Order: sequence, then structure tokens, then C-alpha cells
Amino acid sequence: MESQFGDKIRTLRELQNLYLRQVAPLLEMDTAQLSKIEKGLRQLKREQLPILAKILNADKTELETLWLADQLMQLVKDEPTADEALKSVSKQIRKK
Amino acid sequence: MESQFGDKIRTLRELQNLYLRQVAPLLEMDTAQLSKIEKGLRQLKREQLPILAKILNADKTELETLWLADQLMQLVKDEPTADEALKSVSKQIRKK
DNA sequence: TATTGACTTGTCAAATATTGGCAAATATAA
DNA sequence: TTATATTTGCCAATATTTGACAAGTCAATA
Repeated sequence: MESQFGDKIRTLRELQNLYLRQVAPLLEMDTAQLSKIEKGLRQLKREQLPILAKILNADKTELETLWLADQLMQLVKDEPTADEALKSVSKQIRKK
Repeated sequence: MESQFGDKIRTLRELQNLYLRQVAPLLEMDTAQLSKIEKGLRQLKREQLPILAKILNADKTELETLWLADQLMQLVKDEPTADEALKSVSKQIRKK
């Protein structure tokens, strides 16, 4: 599982029987880019998330969560203190 | 509290009675940069962490955790799904 | 086995973002 | 005022990410 977000949007796209070439232009990119995004080799821009959610008829919040989780994972994946750091941030967030 | 990491290394530096101008060159930077790092306006490079820990006579793991937490915070701070995303990553990490 | 359509991969220049370094500004103390 | 420590603003240099295109694979099928 390379990218949870990528896997998800690929699955959703296939469920809707859409081709890359149909979706990509709606995001103003070419199929190559979207292909890479689905494989986790590139990041979708944050502001494109709602657009994609609409295209795929998906829950925006769920996609946002997966997208953010991917970003976080990238940051912590080789960090020995990942667990503690994540916990610490959760705690800080909850305080707000 | 702008930056947990910055606050911490500033405190440690002051405890050791060191000036920016004494520490900065050991990290091959000027005082302005280090000042910004302590205030959370710039990031210390990951690979400089162990060097700084040694200079400040600090626990390397603790600094790593604070440093990583700062990076994570930057990513999630305006995200409505921050909490869920953080939890999800924690779970994935634990599986490894 | 040739063609077609969908997707993937590699490359590289262009666009963005981050950093380094300097000079000037501020602050505090003597 | 002078001296020392730190901060701030600016912008060039560097690094990272992206966009665009071409060529590639793969599977279905004529």
C-alpha cells in the first residue's frame, strides 16, 4: 500500500467508470500527472481536493483525511520518534 | 508558544550560558539564522539535530521528538481533519 | 501480429519554496 | 554614548516540486 489517498481515489474513479483522460482535464493536468498522484508519486494540491471530491462524488472530509494522513506519513516514516511526536501533536491540537 | 523546539533549544542554550554567536558557527550558520530557528521562523535541518544536541548537551531523542512535532504541527495546524489524520498515521506506524 | 486505447515512466525545464548571508535595526547594559 | 547580543528585512542562491511532453508497457481484439 503505497498511498492510501492514491488507492482511494483510484478505486473511486474506477467505481465511476471514469478514465484518467476524463478526470485529468477537470483538474487541469494531464493523465501522466494524475496517474502519478494515484500511485503516490506526486501530491495532489490541497486546493484541488474539493474539486476532486466533487468529480468522484466522494466525501470531501474523508478525502481530506486520507490526503493529510499521506502527508504526515511521508514526514514520519523513517523517524524513530514518530509515535511520540504524533501523540504530542494530537495533544496540542486538542487544546485549541 | 510559537515553536516547541525553538523554545527548547533557546532555553538549553541559555542554561549553558552560550551566545548565538558561539553556537551558530558550530552549525555553520550565522547568528541571524539561528535566531530565526529559535523563534520558529526557520527549520533546523534534520541532519543538524545530533550536532546541536551535542553542543547543548541535550538528549538527542527529546530534541528529535520536538523537532518532528513542530514539522507535523505545521502541516496540520489549519486542517479540520487533523485529529483523525494523526490518529490514522499513529495506527499505521504501530503496525510496522 | 498490427492496431487501439488506457495507463505508466522518464526526462528536463519552469515554477515554487526554502535557505544563506549580509546589513541595518532594536534592545539592554554599562 | 559605546559595546554586545539579538532580531529583522531583503534578496540572491539553492533546492524541491511541478508541468509538459514523448516514449514506453500492457491488454484486448481485429
